[in-house]
Amino acid sequence: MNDVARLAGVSIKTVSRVVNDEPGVHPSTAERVLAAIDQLGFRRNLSARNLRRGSSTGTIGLVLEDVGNPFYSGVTRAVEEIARLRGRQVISGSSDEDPGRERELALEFCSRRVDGLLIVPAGLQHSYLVPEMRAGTPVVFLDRPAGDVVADTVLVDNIGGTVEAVTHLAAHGHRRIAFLGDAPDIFTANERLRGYREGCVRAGIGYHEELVAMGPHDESSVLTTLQRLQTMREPATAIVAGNNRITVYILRALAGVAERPALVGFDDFELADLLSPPVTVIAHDASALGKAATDLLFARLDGDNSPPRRVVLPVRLVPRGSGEVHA
Amino acid sequence: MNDVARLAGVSIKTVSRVVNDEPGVHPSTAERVLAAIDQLGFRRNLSARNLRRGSSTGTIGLVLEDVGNPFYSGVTRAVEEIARLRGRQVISGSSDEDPGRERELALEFCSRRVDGLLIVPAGLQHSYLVPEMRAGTPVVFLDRPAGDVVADTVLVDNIGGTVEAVTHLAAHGHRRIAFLGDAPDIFTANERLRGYREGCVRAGIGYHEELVAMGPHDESSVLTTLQRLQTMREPATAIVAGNNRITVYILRALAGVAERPALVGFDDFELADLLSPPVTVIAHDASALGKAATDLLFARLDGDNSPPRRVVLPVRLVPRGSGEVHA
DNA sequence: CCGCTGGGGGACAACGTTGTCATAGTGGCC
DNA sequence: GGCCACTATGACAACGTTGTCCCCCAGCGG
Repeated sequence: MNDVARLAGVSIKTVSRVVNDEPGVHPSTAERVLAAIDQLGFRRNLSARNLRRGSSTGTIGLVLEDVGNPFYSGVTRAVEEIARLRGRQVISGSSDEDPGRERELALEFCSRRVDGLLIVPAGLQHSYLVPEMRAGTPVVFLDRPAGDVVADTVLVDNIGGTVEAVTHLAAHGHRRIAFLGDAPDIFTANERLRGYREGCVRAGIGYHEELVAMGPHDESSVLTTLQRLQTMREPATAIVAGNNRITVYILRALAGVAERPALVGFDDFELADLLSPPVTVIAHDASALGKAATDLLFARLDGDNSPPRRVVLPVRLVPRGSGEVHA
Repeated sequence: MNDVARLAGVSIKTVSRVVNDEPGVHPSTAERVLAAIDQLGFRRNLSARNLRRGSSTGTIGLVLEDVGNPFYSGVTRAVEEIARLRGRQVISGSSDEDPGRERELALEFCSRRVDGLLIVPAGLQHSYLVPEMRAGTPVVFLDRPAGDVVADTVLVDNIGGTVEAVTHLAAHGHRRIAFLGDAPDIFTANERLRGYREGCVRAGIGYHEELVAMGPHDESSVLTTLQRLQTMREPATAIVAGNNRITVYILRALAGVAERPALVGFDDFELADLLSPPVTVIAHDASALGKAATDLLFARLDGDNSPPRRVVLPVRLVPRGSGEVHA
């Protein structure tokens, strides 16, 4: 800006006026300034501007588990969309389920003075955010709740979803329904397990420990588990998969197998309807989750001071075939 | 920092020293300062720091078409990964194929003084970036080349890929091979069309306009096109799909159809191997693309001044079944 | 001719940091 | 005791902006 001012033969304040379309600059002067700006390729430094004006940085921070996962990239897309409507940029990072990394990212974003923070928690401790929250930075947790702070949270109905899955399978005559879930220290995995258990009890088929296999899972652990489930005294005739990755592992393991158990997966995924048989899922909308969380964040930014809210989004069972196999 | 200094009874410079682990502060003083920092929840303002030090902002900008698309979210993930290793945050945004939006995002990122820019071009004009590039901001284009500037670019071998697809189908006896591509003003779509044409010529089956349908496509346009292709005098017996979305549209349109044409899709996608028949694709690696581009960007940041490079990443045909149907 | 008005423009401080340099005190050595 | 070296600390400017306040001067009315 200094250089522009020198080249145009005016003070930097006048350049500032031109750049900001402020009134009170003679057209001929403005023209000289614009020419200088063009010639020098000047671009206003937003950081300096925000610093001086004490205004918001126009950014929001997004910490999620893995942008590469279609579920989270759907969330990201929705967040971006709304942020854009409100004139904000999104800075994002993946924690890979590492609490340390989550914290590092969140605090880094705070150092950059983001206007707000959206976090898919990896860990259970979030008191590190208390100073920021007290300082007025709104924080919304999504997909999973915060560990040890009370804050806005947007979840999906994990328990209701698995209850429904089990109920659905039981209605088709299954009494030996297995559950393959993610690592039990992950909130959603644990909730879904609870839903599974409740569903079993409600259906009157009882909860049997030997039908449950919590993760972390990979392709081979799923394969082993399935073998165990099918060779036990009373084999499982149906499976509830705890998330989209596990569903896919199961599908791979079952590829080419003649006698397939019924299957209901948590999380919808592309092409589920084109497989044979098409896969019945508990669907919930990544973009709805992102939207709800971002809306909440902006409500806070708009001055909403009401007590922290917990929003639970509904899920719905989408019957496609794999879950409608009779026992 | 001012408040911290006041509370600790020292000058702000001393606080700065403590925050930056600079030597020459008495342990007892440092302790007082740390206590004050803790009590006030102070967090250093990175913008101000970077402004003062004239150092990099530690961010890189990523403009892509749509984070929600698994291909681009794979790219994003790879970019993030490498940026992280080099201590940078990623700011990203989706252009939705809108050149105006692409420009807006890129310039916004420049205003934020990103250290470098990664762009999946939506438009054909990128001279708006010339001032930035001259000012030393490295820019790498990925997936598609820049319109009217010479710059680093990382592409995949679109032509080679479709040539291979056609050759593969012709080797299985097909002589009526159709091509469904994206809108022809999209670079990759156009290249793939060229590859298709060249493949036809090389295979000695000739290029026939009526077998080509360029987009933009949606589910219904694909359906109509397929009907046309199958009811013409000499029906198409094989199809090359120009990208992953189109492949999926075709799969949906063909669901339940008995007499299926052979199919090779450009872009691999999850579960392609579990469909029946499994889908033969031209695969290329999103994360390799992201990694190559980011590596190139960092090489520039490390001072590499060699002339702009154009990297073309290989693709490979993955036969799975849908492309090995004999005519 | 004087004073007032208002448009056009500039000087300066400040945002939150950090780099540079100065200074006060302390202890050791001749 | 005087001087030096060294440690601990602070004052101040500057990064690139913008908000505040002030000034100059032309034009106009009396």
